[in-house]
Amino acid sequence: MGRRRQSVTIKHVAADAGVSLQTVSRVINKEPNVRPAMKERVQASIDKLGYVPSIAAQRMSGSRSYLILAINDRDRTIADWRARDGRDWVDQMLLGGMLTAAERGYRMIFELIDTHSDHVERELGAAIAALQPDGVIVTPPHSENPQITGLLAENGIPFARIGSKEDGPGIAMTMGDELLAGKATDHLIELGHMRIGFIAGPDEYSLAGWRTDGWREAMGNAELDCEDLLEQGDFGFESGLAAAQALLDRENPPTAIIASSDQMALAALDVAKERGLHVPRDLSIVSFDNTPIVRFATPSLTAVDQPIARTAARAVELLIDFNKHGAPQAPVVVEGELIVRASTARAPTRSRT
Amino acid sequence: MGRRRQSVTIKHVAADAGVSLQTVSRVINKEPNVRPAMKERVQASIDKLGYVPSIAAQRMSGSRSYLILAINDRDRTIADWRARDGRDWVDQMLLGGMLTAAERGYRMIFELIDTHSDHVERELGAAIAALQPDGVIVTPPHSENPQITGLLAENGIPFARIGSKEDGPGIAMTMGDELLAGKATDHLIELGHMRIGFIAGPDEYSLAGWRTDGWREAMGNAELDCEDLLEQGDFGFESGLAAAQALLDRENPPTAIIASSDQMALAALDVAKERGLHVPRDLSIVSFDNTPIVRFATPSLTAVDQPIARTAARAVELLIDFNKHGAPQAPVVVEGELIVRASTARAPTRSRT
DNA sequence: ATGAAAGCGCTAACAC
DNA sequence: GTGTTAGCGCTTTCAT
Repeated sequence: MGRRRQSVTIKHVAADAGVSLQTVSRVINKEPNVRPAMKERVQASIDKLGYVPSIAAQRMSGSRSYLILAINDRDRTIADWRARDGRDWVDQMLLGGMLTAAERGYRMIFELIDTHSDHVERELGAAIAALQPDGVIVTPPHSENPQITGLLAENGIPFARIGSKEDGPGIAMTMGDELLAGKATDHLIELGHMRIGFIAGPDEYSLAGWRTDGWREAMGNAELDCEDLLEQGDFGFESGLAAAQALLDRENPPTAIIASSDQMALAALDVAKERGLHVPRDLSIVSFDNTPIVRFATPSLTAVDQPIARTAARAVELLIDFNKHGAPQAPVVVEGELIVRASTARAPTRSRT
Repeated sequence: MGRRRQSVTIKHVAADAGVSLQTVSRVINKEPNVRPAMKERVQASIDKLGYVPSIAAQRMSGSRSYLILAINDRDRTIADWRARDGRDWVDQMLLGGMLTAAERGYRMIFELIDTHSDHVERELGAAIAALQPDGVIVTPPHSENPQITGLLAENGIPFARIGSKEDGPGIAMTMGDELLAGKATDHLIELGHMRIGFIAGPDEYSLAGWRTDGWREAMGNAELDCEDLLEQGDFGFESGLAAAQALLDRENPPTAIIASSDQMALAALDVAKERGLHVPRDLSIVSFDNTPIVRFATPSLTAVDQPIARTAARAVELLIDFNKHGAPQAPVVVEGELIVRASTARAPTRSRT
């Protein structure tokens, strides 16, 4: 193995084209002040020799690293991965971001950081120092962790905060949670439901709150009461079970339930079945996230799709263009959509007391 | 943004510890010939300053890049990603490889390469030149593409060929397909099945052949006939439909079917249902791959699990240790297992003619 | 519009 | 054992 050096470097190209290194560098970086003829000659040599610049060398001399770093919460990501229940957040984020990055000559690196650890700064700091990424994408709950956003800001690294709309450094991005929760609620209202229960997510996630807000607002617009119709979970299956039980144990139970995560919706479905309630005849269910499994549930779940891939792609673009355009003024919204499947139907005509 | 230089470099550490750069370098790289006292002093400075070496600079000076490149087939990966049907190959490979790499101070980068393109060399060559990875993991069908393995070998880059057991450069790795197909077959034989159909995968994949071999051998060992019991698909759902139809149209149809992919098994399940055959009472089904959806099918499918994460992890280790230990002599087998679920049962007592 | 020189952060090779 | 020197491939100055 030994020293594996670059086989064809900028020097070879320069020699082949009979120009200086600088000129080649200028052509590579599409800089102005190169005569078209010269440019062509150099490009010909590049193609002929199959030259590709080394990103290590580029980074070394103070230019870009052409690396975008995407970080996710360590524990959650590993738990999802082990569970193997088809959650495809990582896939969607990776592919969405990667393909867009590739189009622009960038690469995306995926990394896990522990939110709760006291070593956040160490871990993230190490990744930054080692990789020197040109941009970082952070997802919940990292995107609202001031320790993380602060470190990034300090280091002057452009970053996108997915699932965060606060002011401050970094590009704030959301998937329109509030609006989507409203759409889901409206969908049920149109089907004649008046008692629409909502299973909220945990407070640590702002987006959980936005979803609840969207439901509340849509209910208000339709002059429907939210009283007794809200329960809170932690996005996980178990918590969904408890929340659904509580909702259906009410004196005047809901005829429809919106859960702020797929797992909680699946739990609600189980609870309904257990109680002999037919979905969607007796109870309609809408879920949030739209991970693959909800399509394979029986009945398949009407769900709010989170456009993770599109969001990651957009984040990559914004990050790459950051130097030119700077950060957008307002939070960037990459809007998801409501996908109607078989778990929602007209409200039952009379109450099942 | 401007020139974002490393905030704390080896120089700072050297100055702080009052030693030469080289000594610091030696400590970082755990080289011998550093007195314990010295080592401690330097390490203290490193910790104090929060120093982390820049991989770009390390790579520049001819040492390792600490990057492992994992490449997959472009079209297939994108198709899977778009389909969103819960296939988690990318997830499993990425996380499995990444976590192991991280333990050793390495990073894994995921990349897609087009197999069928004439530009394989260009694409892969570019990735190699830009990234200078210390190792590459290739998966089927790349792992059996001589253009790819040849290029890697030429460049002297250690690589692992997953799903390939031919001799030649690179580390050959399999998940024990033949043996696993045998296990699946034995499982059915133990349940009293004598007519066990097999839906093979496409010839382009050697592992498809190994699976067929394993079935054939197990059948032979039990002195069962394979005649009329083999159909071929392309791993996809549609092809599974056709194959299952053909198998069940036989004069003396099988009482069990093993499909060499989940999608084909799911297709067989659909065909069975359509014909009013109860699974597993009338027909047992075993699938290969064990992607998340098969657990959620009704009934949940007995499946051969492919340990992709473990394989990727092992590949990373072998690659990192390649310089020390070289390539293993024989193909490395990271064996999967048969996961028995609800789609297999005792053979029906009398034939359904 | 092009070229020459300096240096990025680090390690290999060689001194001592 | 430890320090010194040179140089990796590239992009910055700054000349011309």
